[in-house]
Amino acid sequence: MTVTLADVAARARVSPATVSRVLNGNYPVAASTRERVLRAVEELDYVLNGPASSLAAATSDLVGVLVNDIADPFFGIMASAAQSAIGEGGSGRAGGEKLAVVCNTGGSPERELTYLTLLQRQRAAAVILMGGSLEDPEHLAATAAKLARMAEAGTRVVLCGRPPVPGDAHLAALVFDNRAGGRRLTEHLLGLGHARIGYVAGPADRTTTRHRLEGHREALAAAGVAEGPTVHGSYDRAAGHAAVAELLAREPELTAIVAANDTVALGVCAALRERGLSIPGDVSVAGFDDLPFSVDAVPALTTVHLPLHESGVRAGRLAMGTEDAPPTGTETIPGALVVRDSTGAPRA
Amino acid sequence: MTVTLADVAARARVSPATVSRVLNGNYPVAASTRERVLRAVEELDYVLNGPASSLAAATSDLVGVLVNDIADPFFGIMASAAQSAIGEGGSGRAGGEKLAVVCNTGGSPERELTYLTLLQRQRAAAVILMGGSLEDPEHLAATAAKLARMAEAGTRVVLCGRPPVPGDAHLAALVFDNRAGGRRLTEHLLGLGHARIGYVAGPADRTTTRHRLEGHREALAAAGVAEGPTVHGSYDRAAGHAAVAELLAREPELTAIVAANDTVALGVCAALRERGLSIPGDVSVAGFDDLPFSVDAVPALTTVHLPLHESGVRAGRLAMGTEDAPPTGTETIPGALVVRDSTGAPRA
DNA sequence: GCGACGATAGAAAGCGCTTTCTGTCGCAGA
DNA sequence: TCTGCGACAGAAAGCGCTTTCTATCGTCGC
Repeated sequence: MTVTLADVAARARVSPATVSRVLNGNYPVAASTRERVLRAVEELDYVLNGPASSLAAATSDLVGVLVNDIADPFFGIMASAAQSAIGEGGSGRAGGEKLAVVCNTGGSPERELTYLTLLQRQRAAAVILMGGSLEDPEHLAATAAKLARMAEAGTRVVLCGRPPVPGDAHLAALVFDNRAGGRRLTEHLLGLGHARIGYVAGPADRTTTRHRLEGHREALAAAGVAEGPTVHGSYDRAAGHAAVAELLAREPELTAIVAANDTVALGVCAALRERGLSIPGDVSVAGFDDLPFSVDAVPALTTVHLPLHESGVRAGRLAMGTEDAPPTGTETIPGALVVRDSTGAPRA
Repeated sequence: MTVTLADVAARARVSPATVSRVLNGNYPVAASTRERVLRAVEELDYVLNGPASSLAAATSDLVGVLVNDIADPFFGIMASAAQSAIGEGGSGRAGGEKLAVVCNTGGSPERELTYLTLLQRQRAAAVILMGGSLEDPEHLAATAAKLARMAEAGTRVVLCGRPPVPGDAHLAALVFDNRAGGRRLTEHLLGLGHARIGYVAGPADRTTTRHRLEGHREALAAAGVAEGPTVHGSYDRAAGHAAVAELLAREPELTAIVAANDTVALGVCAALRERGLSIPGDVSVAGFDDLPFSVDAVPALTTVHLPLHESGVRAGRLAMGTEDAPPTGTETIPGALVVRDSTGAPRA
């Protein structure tokens, strides 16, 4: 039926062992023999049986990349970068590259766990978890335990944009300094003279949401400015759009709005415009992440630039073992304030 | 070392065969036995060995989703939709769901083939190819041959947003009517009175690019209007931004620009603004796809709406076998013209 | 009360590869 | 000329699961 390694061996008049060695290239094989085998592979159009190979070798070429929302460019960019780093990373076993696969958890803890189990089943070579996680203690513990078990079984685990919890402490982690970014953004607004600042936060109980919000509050506290209204929502445009009405209802004198991220900021801008408010004339708006479209937005978005691509690449390299993990395990990646046109001094 | 099925069997005082049957739930097992086994699984924290399972059963739970650019929401939305349909689709073998994994080809034919081989190695249950392909005859033939072989080996193959080539004729395919969409868009512009229309196309030799462009030309021809300048580039914002200068150089009297897609359109708008041209006052701009950000763009983009989410879901169901393939194999999905603020009548 | 049948469960033969353990052969060194 | 070693290749033992083929047992029909 299907062509097996034994068929190739027969055709090349060598033993299956030799064929395997040629294919995996990790054992000396005479050039002439190698060529004979390769020719047979070619002629028979042989494709290695992955499961059989993984079973015998007790590892696979799979690298899992878990993201919260694949339709969000924030994750798309990081995942894409990681995937290219993994591909470039040279050959895995079986003469091939690693198969980087991205799994969309939709931010659901259950799906995250399901995917981890599936990857564990497949004896994945590595797994990268991207993006903040839910801060539910039970979930965190379950995930940490599973990751620990996978790591123990030889799977390399990398966190990217996700802070390690105590149980994860030994894993390689790249974390964005969301708190400092949030602080800087608000300081910028404060510096312009804003004193009534609304905040559209992401889903409560998410690490990213909390850190950004904390940074915001730190800046406010340091400046002795009272906190404005805050509303929580998802990380999409609709959330930003919907939040404006509530923010304005709670604080009609608002002169600035900080959004959970750039996508949310876009929704905020749209809602503001619908109400006839100009940006930044009437209300300044700031985002976070600096996604590709942010520079083209009208007005161009003031935001915090995160090196998404670079981080994704590094995560990929860490997963491949091409790059050493940061000494302490965790590395904090700073964001850079990017001031554009969507923020300005409040009207006197 | 690791817990195996035999360990579970020993603990539950049954044979390995019974444990397997409990886990796969496709054979009658007495309730009491089943429960004993399940308890042992629980206590031992057993995780099925995927490769071993796939090897013995000759199939796996993997479903591959190939996309051209994972960082592009166009693909993100479809992939996400497909993935959820696949997840919802109930249990695969081994009491688990299918593992939908998305693979980023970056539009490269080589990587596409590499991923297909890897998926073939893994004996994937299904594979979905999303997005247009390169129109290189050699590549097309190689891909078609590989897909045919995979289909023959039991892998379900689905095309989504990608026209089947002769060799693919038997595969289930969902294809967007890019030609009609392109035609309608240009008809809209023509109807407004535009007669000098520039076109920013995607990469040449891509099916999507060609079909959209052909639709554009059809409309022009039908109206007896001369074709304006066309420039080719990638499907990103930078391409749109860069194209404007050339378009304007070749036809200074331009009153409208059609972009390859919404992302490109955004770049076009930005470049136009930088030159002090107003939209649609000086130049009308139209996109394609209707991505989420398009409605928030300023001005809101006139575009062709493609049911990305719905198509992704259907592709997922086709891959799961939950939904029947269209009778002829290929189904054409129409796009809907959405007129917003970025197009208007040209200045007299 | 006997043979038969349905419901369960076990035995065992692989699935297709990797890899350790053994050779075999040719040649350098003594 | 003989020993020893390096280079290469084969034999064979699994890897951990699925599944067919069998065996057992309680029960039902007559």
